[in-house]
Amino acid sequence: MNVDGLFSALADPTRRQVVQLLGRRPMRAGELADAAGRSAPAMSRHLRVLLHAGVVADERRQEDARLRVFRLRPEGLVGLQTWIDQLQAHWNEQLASFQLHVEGHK
Amino acid sequence: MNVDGLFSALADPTRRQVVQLLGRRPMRAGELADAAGRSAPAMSRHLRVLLHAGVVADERRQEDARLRVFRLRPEGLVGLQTWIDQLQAHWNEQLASFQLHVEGHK
DNA sequence: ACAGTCGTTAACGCTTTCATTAACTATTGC
DNA sequence: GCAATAGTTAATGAAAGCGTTAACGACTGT
Repeated sequence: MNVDGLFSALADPTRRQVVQLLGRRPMRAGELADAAGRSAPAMSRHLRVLLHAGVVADERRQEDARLRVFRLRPEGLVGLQTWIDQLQAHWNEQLASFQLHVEGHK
Repeated sequence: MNVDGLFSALADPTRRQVVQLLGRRPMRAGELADAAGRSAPAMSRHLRVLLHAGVVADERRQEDARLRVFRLRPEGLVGLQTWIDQLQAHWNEQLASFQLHVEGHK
């Protein structure tokens, strides 16, 4: 997923809570709705956003196909980490050139 | 700054662009407006959000107090990294307990 | 077949967010 | 003092986001 969808998805507090809950263990849609104190329709749309952002994955349970189990998809978060790392890299360059600037003036 | 303000601030593409631009070198408000292709008032409000989120810092130039120079404030991003790291930690616990589960069944 | 459960989709309203234009403050140079 | 420049604030409008209730589709157990 692109970085924009990733940041937008994680901008919502409820969705971040869902991500953290799923970091502990996979959960059903209804469980997540209860845990986050949101209605089922609201949670359904949050989960769709997280799915589309690549942060979570879903799976129907074979013993009861009504149940939809969601789990965290850590690969979906690499885009976030990459964004931070790139920024850090440029920041380090900036620091290095400033050091050179100081060196040249002493 | 709290995590919510941080994620909200970075949810906007223009603001992320500003952060990346400032990762390379400090810039004036007007420069940022031009570089991002936004009007001065729009950029002014974006910069206020980033300031309040702790991601950037500002400084008036002493030779011309009209000019406001913004620079990146890398400490403001640790909250983001911390959030990811905590999630990663819990994810690892989840993996570990799953390993134990498998061990117990073989 | 039918009632109950799980979850999604539709329709609606409210609130927030973002951009624009116009007006204003502060500072500089002549 | 006056015109020009840098930037912010105010007012307005359009679009997106989120929540709710109601209706719907899919599956299960009896």
